[in-house]
Amino acid sequence: MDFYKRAAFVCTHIPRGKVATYGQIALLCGKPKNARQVGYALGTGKLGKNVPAYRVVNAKGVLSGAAAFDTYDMQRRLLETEGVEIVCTEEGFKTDLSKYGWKSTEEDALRFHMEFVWENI
DNA sequence: GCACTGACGCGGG
DNA sequence: TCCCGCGCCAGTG
Repeated sequence: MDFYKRAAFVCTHIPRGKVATYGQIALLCGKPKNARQVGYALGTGKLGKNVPAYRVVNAKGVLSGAAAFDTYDMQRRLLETEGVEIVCTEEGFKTDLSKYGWKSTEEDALRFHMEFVWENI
């Protein structure tokens, strides 16, 4: 499925110091309903190793905490290194999407689509 | 081919 | 505003 290729492509283009949501990635891939597949792909590592999966959180801004990383706090440290503030809650580590959320637009989606097609000529 | 599962999201109560 | 329930769809057994 090229959906996964697109997901990988989008993830690698998440701006430094920002985080994106699963639904957002799915939307940028042209499949708004496939948020779960994004999480699945990231978890199983089907997107490749160089994909910054730690920049992807759920709609609430909470780090899923799934075992896609060597250690649990590794994801937190990586984000803090990029300047993303992490809050400790009962649900787990949380980010402020209003501050660090990646604001993508339809224009961005179109640009990503074009770049993706260009890469796969 | 069927049924269950999951790093999710949204709408109704 | 918070919580619960349903919808979604590719992978896997």
